[in-house]
Amino acid sequence: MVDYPTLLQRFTELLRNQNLKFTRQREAILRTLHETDDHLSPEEIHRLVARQNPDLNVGIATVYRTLALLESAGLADSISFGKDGKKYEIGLKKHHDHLVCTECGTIIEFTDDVIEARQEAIAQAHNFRMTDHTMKIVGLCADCQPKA
Amino acid sequence: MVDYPTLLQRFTELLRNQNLKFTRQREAILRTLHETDDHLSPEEIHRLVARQNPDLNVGIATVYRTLALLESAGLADSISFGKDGKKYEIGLKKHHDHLVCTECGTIIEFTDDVIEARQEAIAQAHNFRMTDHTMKIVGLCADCQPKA
DNA sequence: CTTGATGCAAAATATTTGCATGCTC
DNA sequence: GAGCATGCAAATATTTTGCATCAAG
Repeated sequence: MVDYPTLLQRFTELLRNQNLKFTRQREAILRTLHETDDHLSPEEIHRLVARQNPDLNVGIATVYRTLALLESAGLADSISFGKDGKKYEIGLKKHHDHLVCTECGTIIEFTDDVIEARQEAIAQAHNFRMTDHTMKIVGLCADCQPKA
Repeated sequence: MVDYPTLLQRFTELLRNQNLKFTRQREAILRTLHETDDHLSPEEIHRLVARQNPDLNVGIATVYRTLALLESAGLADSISFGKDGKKYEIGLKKHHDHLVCTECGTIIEFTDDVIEARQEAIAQAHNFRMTDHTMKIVGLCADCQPKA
């Protein structure tokens, strides 16, 4: 996991480069994403930020706007699972993929060098300039499998 | 690609098993998905079905209901990326993954045995019973890359 | 005939946008 | 002070649902 100071620095640089402003709302959203270190929907993020910053009165629109900003800058990633809509997590983690349990919704992250390398090779073979990739394995986690 | 008679047979079996009815609307949607052999949003599917079946007057709600039915039965798969929302394609293809161009939206399908095998191994390592998996590589396709 | 399916429109969600005001820089 | 950001509410967009009617089995 990236440490917060580093993340914050990347964020302020990004803002400066684009002549955007560093606001308490934006920082609160970034911090919440970092602290939670989990996959959150925009509404969940909004609720958490509002709870942790009762004085700010953050609007849902700002959450959407900030998430879009963070995502386009690579500081946040989104992933969507079926009906549950789009969820965000902090970016700058080591690249990883996901195992998703269809029963309980648990998300497990993993990394696999063989797959990483293979993805790069495939992108090249198709003349793609890869900017990102995601892999998702869905199934039943150990706890949710019917006992043999 | 699966041939249509086979697909249709699977569909009728599915309907029979669940005491559901075989309607012209449902068939029209299945056929459109099969003929197009591409990734379509619910609205696109609705438009195509309506155009090809002017006599049916298919409602968007029926498209959503049918897509959900097809997806849960494995006869259709959905994939979502970025702002463009969820898109559907016919199921029963050989398993494949996707390369998505973020610029023009082009979707290229590919298969890779190394990755397939690896996914299986990873699921086992986490005690997951894998029911499905998807991989998506996003980037810029050959046409959309800035010319060196 | 019986029961599920459909179309329509309304409802429920989700996301985006316009605008007056407030805050960074 | 200038200009971007915010909150709010309205506008859109996307899906789902209730219900009377229709049609498959």
